[in-house]
Amino acid sequence: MKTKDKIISKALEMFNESGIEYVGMRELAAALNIRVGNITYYFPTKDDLVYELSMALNQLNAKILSEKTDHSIETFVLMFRQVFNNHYQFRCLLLSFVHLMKQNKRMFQTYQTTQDNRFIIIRTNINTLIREGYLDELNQHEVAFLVSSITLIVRFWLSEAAISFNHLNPQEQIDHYVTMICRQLLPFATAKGKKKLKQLIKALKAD
Amino acid sequence: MKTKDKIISKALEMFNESGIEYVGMRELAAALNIRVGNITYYFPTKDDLVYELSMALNQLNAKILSEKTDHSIETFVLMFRQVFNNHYQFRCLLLSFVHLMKQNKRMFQTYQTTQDNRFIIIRTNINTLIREGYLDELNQHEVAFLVSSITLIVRFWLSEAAISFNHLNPQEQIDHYVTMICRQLLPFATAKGKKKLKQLIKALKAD
DNA sequence: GTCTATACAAGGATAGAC
DNA sequence: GTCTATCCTTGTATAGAC
Repeated sequence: MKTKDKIISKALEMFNESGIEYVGMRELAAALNIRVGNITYYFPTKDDLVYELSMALNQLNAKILSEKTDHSIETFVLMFRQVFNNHYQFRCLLLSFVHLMKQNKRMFQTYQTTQDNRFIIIRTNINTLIREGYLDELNQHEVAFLVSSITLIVRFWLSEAAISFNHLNPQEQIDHYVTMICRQLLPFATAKGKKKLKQLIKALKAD
Repeated sequence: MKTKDKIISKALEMFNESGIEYVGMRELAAALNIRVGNITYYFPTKDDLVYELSMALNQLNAKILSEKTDHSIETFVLMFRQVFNNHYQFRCLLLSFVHLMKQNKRMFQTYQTTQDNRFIIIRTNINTLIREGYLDELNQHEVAFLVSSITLIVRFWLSEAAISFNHLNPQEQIDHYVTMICRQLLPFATAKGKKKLKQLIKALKAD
C-alpha cells in the first residue's frame, strides 16, 4: 500500500475512534511510524486530509444513488440503510459535521452542491412514490416538510445515536433510524404503501 | 457589572458570533480589556466557562417547563417555540453540541440527567394530549418514535438551520422547526387536534 | 479576594536538507 | 519522497503584586 493510502486508512481509523479534533498529526505519524512532515507532503493541512475522507464518503453515497434500480418503496427505504452504513464507516465526519462546515470552506462548498442534489433526489423519489401508488397525493407544503424532516434524520442520526444510543450496536442504531424514516412516510402512505412499510418496519426490528 | 458577569456575557456574545472553538482566551480577555489570568481566576478552564453558559441555558429552559400552565396542544407546541428561542440565544452551545459532550464530562453528565427528564416530560405531555382528546390512542412504539423524532428536531434544528437556512432570519428559522413539530403530531391528531394544529401552522407561517 | 506577568506543553504549519 | 528543525498559536498553570 502506498504511503498516501496508508495515511488515509489510518487517519480514518483513528478519527473514528477518538474524534478528528482529538487526533494530532504527531500521533497519527507515530501510529504509522513516519514523520509529521511526511504526512504534510501528501496533505499540506489537516483539513486537506479530512477533505479527502469526505470525498471518499461522497463517492460511496453517489454509488448507491446511481445503482438504485427500481421505484419501489422498499428500495427507497433500503437506500437510506446503505447510506447510513456508509455514514457509520465515516462517522468521524458526521460527528464533527457542523464544525467542519465552518472550518473547511472547500468542504462546505462541495457539501452544498451535493446536498442540493440529494435534496432534489429525495423530493423526486417521493414524487415517484406518489406516482407509483405508495403514497397519497401530497400538497407542496407536505412534501417540503417530509423532505425536510427526512433530511434532518439523515444528517444527524449519528450525532443523536452517539449521545443517546451508544448502548446499542451499530446495526441496531442504523435500523432504528431507518425505521424512523419509514414512520415519517407511514402517515402519507396508501394501503399498498402502508402494507410494504409495515413489513419493512417489522423486518428492521427482527434483524 | 461584576467582572465574572462581564466575562460570561462577552463570552456568550463572542462564542455565538464565531463558535466556541474559534474564540481564544486571549481574544476574549482582549475584548474585555483584562488579562487572561483574570479570566482563569473565575473560570480555571475554558470548559468551566462553557459549563456555566450551559447551566444558564438549562435554567431558562427549566423555567419554561415549570411555568407551563394548561394541557392544551397550543401550549405544548408554543413551549417548543420558547425553548427554541432560548436555544438561539445560546446557539454556540447547540452548534458544538456533540463536540462538547465528548470533551466536557461534567456537561455530559448534567445533560444526561436533564435530558432523561425532558424525554419523560415530552412522553408525559403526549399521553396528556391523548387523554385531552387532541391525539388518537397510540401504541407504545408510535409514542416512542414520535418522542424520538421530536427529540431529534429539538436537539439539532439549530445545526441544520445554520447550514441550510442561514438566508432566513432567526424567527423564521424557529417557526419552520416549530411547524415541523406540529407536522409530526398532525398524523396522530383527532379532529379537534387537527383543527388546532392547522391553526398553529397557519399562525406560524403568518409571523 | 482580585488581577498581572510569565512560562510551559501541545497543536498545526512551513522551509529546507537529504 | 522523506525527514528535521523551527515557528506560531492555544489552553493551562503558577508566582506574585496590590
